[in-house]
Amino acid sequence: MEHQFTSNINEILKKNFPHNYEDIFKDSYILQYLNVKTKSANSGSKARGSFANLYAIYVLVEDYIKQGFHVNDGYKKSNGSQFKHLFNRQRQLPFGANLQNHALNNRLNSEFQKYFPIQETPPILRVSEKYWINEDLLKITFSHTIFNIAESIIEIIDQYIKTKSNALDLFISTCIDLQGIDADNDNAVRLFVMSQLSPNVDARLFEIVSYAILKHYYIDTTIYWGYNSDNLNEEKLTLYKTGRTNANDGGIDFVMKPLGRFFQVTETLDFKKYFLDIEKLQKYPITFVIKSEAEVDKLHAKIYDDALKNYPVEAVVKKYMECIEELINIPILLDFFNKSIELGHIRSILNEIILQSKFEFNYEEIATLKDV
DNA sequence: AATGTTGGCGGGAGAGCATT
DNA sequence: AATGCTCTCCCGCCAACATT
Repeated sequence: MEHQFTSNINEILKKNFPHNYEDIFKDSYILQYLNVKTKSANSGSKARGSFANLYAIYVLVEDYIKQGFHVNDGYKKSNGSQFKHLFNRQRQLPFGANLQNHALNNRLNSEFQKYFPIQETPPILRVSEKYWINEDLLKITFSHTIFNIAESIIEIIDQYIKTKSNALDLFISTCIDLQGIDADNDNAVRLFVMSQLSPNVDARLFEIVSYAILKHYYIDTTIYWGYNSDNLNEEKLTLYKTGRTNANDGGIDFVMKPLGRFFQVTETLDFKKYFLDIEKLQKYPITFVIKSEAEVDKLHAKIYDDALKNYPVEAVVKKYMECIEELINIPILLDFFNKSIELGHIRSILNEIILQSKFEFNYEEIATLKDV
């Protein structure tokens, strides 16, 4: 099996075993397994990373190297590694904070067995609380020489972690680069922000960029309100982001003061989840920001048809549609963005994107873990 | 549209240990 | 002796995404 990350694996092997790297790969079940498990390197940022099983190998091999067994004999007679230590270590690794015990206890071994039924000894050996990596899998004998691939394994998984982090890192570092460029080069900023407004962009990034644009679009509108007509308050329309995208399941994404409008960013047109109990309640009107380039009329029609399917009663469908205060698609966002640029907001929009991204993705944390 | 894969949650069971 | 706590191990369920 060949995929995008395979070339990274080959390069690392070539560097460590310049003359035999092809044969070593062919003879090593672990390397072939790593190749299979790193397939998601070229998928989108939401794709599962398979970190659990990779990290089970990682923490065991890391401990193996730490004890010097990649250059010394005696591993099989050693004490191996302590469960607790391995478990905690995998949780320290990037993306590993919530990993369970599955991989160490059972899932890696059973999956390995599935891929390589001929290999009768599993990769992880254990005797109550003590764990060993199957050392035979780390030593590849070729033309009377033993090659230990322990360090290569660590390098490959490290490289994989970097690749998986890159999508976000790249986004944030591009933002910061743009922050530093000359004021007369606003066009680069404009192009970058526009490139984030497309249907295949990560949903969280789309939400952040949408927020930055809408916030700066509305800020120039002033509202006059009061309890009697002689005494009016003057207030600018302000958009608030109500929390982290990820921690906001089912919640409302943005709220506008003082009008109290609710905004919900969504990729799909399946709004059922927002209107489930529409028959019982008069729902609060919501403005939908939709990650789609389809025309607003078409989006409306689609929602109407879906509503008809779910609620054959016309009065209910009508109520359903009344809940939709406004639909904002990608072309509208682009239009708002261009108007904000004319009013000189482009730099504040970029700064807002950086601020929200750092918050959303725990950027400082990612940066420190990257070098582990 | 149906099926497969992966990660995360939670619970049960049993062992070992400490406390009452 | 009874009770409770923590750790280890295993299992099933489910949501989210990928693959077919």
